[in-house]
Amino acid sequence: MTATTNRSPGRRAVTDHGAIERAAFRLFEEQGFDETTMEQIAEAVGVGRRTLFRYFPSKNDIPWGQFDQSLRAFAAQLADVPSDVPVAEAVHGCVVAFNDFDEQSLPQHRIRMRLILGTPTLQAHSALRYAAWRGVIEDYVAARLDVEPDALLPRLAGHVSLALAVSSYEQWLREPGSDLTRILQLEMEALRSYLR
Amino acid sequence: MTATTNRSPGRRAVTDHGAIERAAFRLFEEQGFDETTMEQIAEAVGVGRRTLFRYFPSKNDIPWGQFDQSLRAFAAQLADVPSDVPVAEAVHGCVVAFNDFDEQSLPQHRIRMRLILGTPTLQAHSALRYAAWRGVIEDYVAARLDVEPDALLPRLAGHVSLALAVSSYEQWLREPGSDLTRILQLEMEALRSYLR
DNA sequence: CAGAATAATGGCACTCAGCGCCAAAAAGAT
DNA sequence: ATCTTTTTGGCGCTGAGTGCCATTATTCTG
Repeated sequence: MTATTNRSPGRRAVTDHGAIERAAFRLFEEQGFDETTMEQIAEAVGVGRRTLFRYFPSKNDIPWGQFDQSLRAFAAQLADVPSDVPVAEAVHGCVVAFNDFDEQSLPQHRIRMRLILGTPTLQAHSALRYAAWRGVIEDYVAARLDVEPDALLPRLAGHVSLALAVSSYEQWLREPGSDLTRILQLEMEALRSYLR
Repeated sequence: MTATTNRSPGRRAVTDHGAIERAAFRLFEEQGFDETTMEQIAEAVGVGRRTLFRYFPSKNDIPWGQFDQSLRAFAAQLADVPSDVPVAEAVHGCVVAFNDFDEQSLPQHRIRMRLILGTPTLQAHSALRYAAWRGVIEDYVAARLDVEPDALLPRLAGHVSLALAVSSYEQWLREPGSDLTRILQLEMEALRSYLR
């Protein structure tokens, strides 16, 4: 009886995204993002520099981890909202849910966001990730209103939701023990009253 | 009588920002932004590559031209608004004024913004310019409300104003003959009704 | 067990942005 | 003429990112 191996053939991967992320974050904390080279990260992981670029398309992508997967969950959550909920309410509710993390993953999330929002190089790169995030909202709003995703209102909803989210993260990072969910709600109310 | 020379001593500059911008834009149009090297721009201007970096801190900064000066005008315009005008109205009015261009400079402005908003590399870099633009709004709102510039409302006002502006530009670029001022007004109304 | 097939690794060499350094060029001032 | 000031641009380096490809590790098949 042969040992049933339900693995695909080929050499086993030497590392994974998580290990690279951990090594990289440690170096980023120690020396700063711009001062850390891919060479150093590769050495810390115990892997070749070339291999790093197979796991992350760029150094700037490391702090974002598995963002693409989160986006799929985000889209799924939006799709699950009953269609009798007003669009703006559906979007805002899912934005809040998207940024609701368990108690235990909060410290890491805070480090991640502090790095992303506090490093100019990463602020710039984030624009591309933000665009993908907005795309999810645009598609949902477009579907709900039966218009094109690049029409005025879907785009506006995407941009404004992002503005609110980023603004909330900045506020959250400024106050050590604060609650992100609460701040998101607070900012929405602030926006409404600001425009009145 | 000696010829009075009220110039400062030293070698005369061989080029200027305008000339570099024109040469660069022609190349960007012809081959695309990422495909154009600083080497090529230098050659087109008839200047050393090293010199280019004295005029623009990076290749990404070329499409933005003299944005810093515009920001000073933006801040001045905000400061001129009578204090009995509601804050949100003052901000929105100045955002509209900031993006009001003469008939003749419109075609070039359209080319510039199409390049910036249509090139991922530049979208990313723009985040840094946007931050400076938001800073002007934050400072104004903070002064008007007598709070810190990094407080919740000034930040939110900055982010939301930017969201509205970028969203408007995207809409403006989509419709060939459209009026940016009108679109900005339209988006503001759309935002109010969206949040209601 | 001996290949054959498959999949990940990582070295090598290259392009390009960006920067520090510094000598040369071009101008006014004495 | 010489000194001073300012811009230029060449040189050489670092570091991100990429294409190419031989090497290595693993499963599959006869």
